[in-house]
Amino acid sequence: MFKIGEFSKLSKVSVRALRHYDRLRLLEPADVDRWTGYRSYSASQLPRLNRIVGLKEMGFSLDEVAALLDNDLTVEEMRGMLKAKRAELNDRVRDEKGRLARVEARLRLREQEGKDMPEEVVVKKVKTVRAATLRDIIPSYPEQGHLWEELMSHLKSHDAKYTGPCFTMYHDECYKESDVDAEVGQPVASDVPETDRIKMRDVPGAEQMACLIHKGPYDGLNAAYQVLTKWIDDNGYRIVGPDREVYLAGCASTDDPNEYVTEIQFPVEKS
Amino acid sequence: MFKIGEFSKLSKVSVRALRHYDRLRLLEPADVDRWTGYRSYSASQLPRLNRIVGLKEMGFSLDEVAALLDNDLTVEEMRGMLKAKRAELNDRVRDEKGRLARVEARLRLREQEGKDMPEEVVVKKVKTVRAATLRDIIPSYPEQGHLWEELMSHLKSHDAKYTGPCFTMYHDECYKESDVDAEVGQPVASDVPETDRIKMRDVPGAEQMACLIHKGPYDGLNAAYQVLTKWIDDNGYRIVGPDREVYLAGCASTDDPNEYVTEIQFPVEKS
DNA sequence: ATAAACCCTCCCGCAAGGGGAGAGTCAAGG
DNA sequence: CCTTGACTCTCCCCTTGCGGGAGGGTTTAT
Repeated sequence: MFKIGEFSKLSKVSVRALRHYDRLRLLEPADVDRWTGYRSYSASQLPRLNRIVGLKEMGFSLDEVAALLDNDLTVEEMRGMLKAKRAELNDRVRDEKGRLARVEARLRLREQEGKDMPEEVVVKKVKTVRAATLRDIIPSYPEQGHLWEELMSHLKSHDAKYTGPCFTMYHDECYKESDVDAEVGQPVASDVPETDRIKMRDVPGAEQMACLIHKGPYDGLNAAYQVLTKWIDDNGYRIVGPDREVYLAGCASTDDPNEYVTEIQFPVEKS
Repeated sequence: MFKIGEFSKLSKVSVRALRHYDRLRLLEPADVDRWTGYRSYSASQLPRLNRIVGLKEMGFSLDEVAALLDNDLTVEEMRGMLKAKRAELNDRVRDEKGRLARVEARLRLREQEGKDMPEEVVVKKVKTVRAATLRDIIPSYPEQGHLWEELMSHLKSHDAKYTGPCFTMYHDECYKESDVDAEVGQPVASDVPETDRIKMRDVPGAEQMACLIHKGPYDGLNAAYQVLTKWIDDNGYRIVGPDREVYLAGCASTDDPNEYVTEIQFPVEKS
């Protein structure tokens, strides 16, 4: 029989951890002195403790370890838990590798460009949204003002309530200098009457949307697009649908173009 | 200006997280109503929030994110933090892969053997220890009784205090059926006089010692050795020195050989 | 006017122990 | 016999990044 300190030295498990396992009823001392509360462990408890340590190092939580040790489960259940843990560990490895890829992409970008790059890409989920939209071919990207006027005057005349920022989707498969297939939209609380040009529709969301916020006048958007598409490539994603610009702060909320805030969104998947 | 709920929807960051970042002074609202305490965020705060999210997804803690955002550090410092994080992530990937390897080795073992295998291998650090030892060539593994008698009678006659369990080291490079080079030892509190056969020495520890506890009579040790050496191989380790048996509970503490507890230790390195 | 939907500030919980306070125990040396 | 130092005990707070909920105020739409 060993005192807790001796047992700790034998097993290389800290005294605190041993007391912790005692409280969790994971490894209770062979004997506890009624008067002093001193714990006594026997050498024959070392196998159990080693099992605990081994399972813990495989990534099992103490709760799982308790389940594995106490409920005498069948070989099949054991296999099941091992396989589940394997799947979990595979996921974790993938996640860590993803983080690593992000850090490395950032380092590479820093070496190539040498500049500070205050812009950040995030991948997030975007929900489907009900919006009034107007789709048309426009001569070039910046020339969408008349579409907005047409859409907004229609909405205003029907007293629509906005439920989110307005946006433009670009439906062309690839970059075009002219004859751009653009769709401007404004999420609304309830449907407004349609016209031959303005339609109500559910603009589909995406599980993974790579997003980049751009602050400043719209002539800086081109650079932002390049940063974002390069990021998507560098981080092992692939564009799987039409992109959109979301006007988080535009001419409706500020007069100073330097204060414009626009988010570029590309639906992506890991490739 | 957006209320916290709207800002949460725009950024896909939970209201609770936003409040959390506020308290950590990581992202304070553009304005807080003096009377109601309501937070107001502006669209131009989205880039900062996105930077927070992006850095967090690279694995930085919120403290580190704060450091990266607020102390306007030089490009060199930035590179340094990125490289440090890369190293950390590499370590984590390695660790997770190690866990995965353990789980898979266990699954494989389960399929091959089909039995329950209550024995657990752990890798731990073992310290150098001052001990009285006696080294000799013995005819076979089990025949070390006379060495123990010689050593123990010497120690007893000098009234030595034991500071740990006794052990045997096996110095042969490989397995031998006969003429085994064995060294029996007992850690003591202070040196005892040496003889021509009994010496005081520092028995070296090891950073990584693969250990397996065996409970029961000594004739079961062979099977334990096989389990342990197979584990060492399966988990990508390599034996780098002489192994030892540590007698945690032997004939001195119990009369029943079924209660004997012995630990087999092999110094190893990752290969 | 009132109900639904937001918003606020505490406070507790999580995993696996670490750190430390305050107090009791044990073994050896003088 | 007494003291001293090394152990041991329990209890409580701390860590990360929020989530859940209580209890109460505000806005907004009907």
